[in-house]
Amino acid sequence: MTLVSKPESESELESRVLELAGLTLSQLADKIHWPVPENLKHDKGWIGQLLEVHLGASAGNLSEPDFQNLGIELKTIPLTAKHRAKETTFVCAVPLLNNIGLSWENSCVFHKLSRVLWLPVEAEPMIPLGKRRVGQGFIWSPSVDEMEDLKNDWEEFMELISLGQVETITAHLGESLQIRPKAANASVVTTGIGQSGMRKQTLPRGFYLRTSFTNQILQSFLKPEQ
DNA sequence: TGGTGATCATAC
DNA sequence: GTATGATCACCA
Repeated sequence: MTLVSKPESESELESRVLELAGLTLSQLADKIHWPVPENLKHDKGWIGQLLEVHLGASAGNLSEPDFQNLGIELKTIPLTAKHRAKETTFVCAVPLLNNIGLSWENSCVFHKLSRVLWLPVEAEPMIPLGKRRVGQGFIWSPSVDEMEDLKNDWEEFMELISLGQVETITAHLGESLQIRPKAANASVVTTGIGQSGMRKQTLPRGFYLRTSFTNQILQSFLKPEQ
């Protein structure tokens, strides 16, 4: 398997991203001798990991950006036939404990989204996995407005959680962000804050970007306003 | 058919 | 269990 070195600059990373545009997942898998699964049912992270290898991402499963030296996080965007985001984007786990006084600027959402390499990939079920093509990726940071929307949602969520209201949060809440379960299954538990302020076992949850939010990012990339 | 709640693989 | 990577699957 060919080892791809880590990119030393954003421009080097961007040039690698351009080389991936238009290639199929089979082409990329063949290059590093990875088998292509029939579907993603049991390999949900396969595309993300495939692209990490090809771009020289280095963090593995550490709590670090994919490109540590550049401070850039890699996120794939599954695309519908209309080139819209098909799925929400997982950001990070929701801190359910010890979150008193946690500021937006110190939050995992802020850090994860400060600089992101978005890499669109065809995701129509009709297209066999190996024939799906990688789109044109781009490096992004939140605009002032986007940052404000994210912050507002995050602060609303964290207030509810610190008040022991985590069980009342559904995925309907939030404009740009949402909170949904993030666990192997519904029986997994972690420690959170209960209604009385005492610790209580509850389902682990994660912050996700709504598809409406990632679609706006895609649009602003396709139609940059001057 | 899209969005919400549930789930899958793997390393440690 | 928590971190990484996400998509599945059902129901309104």
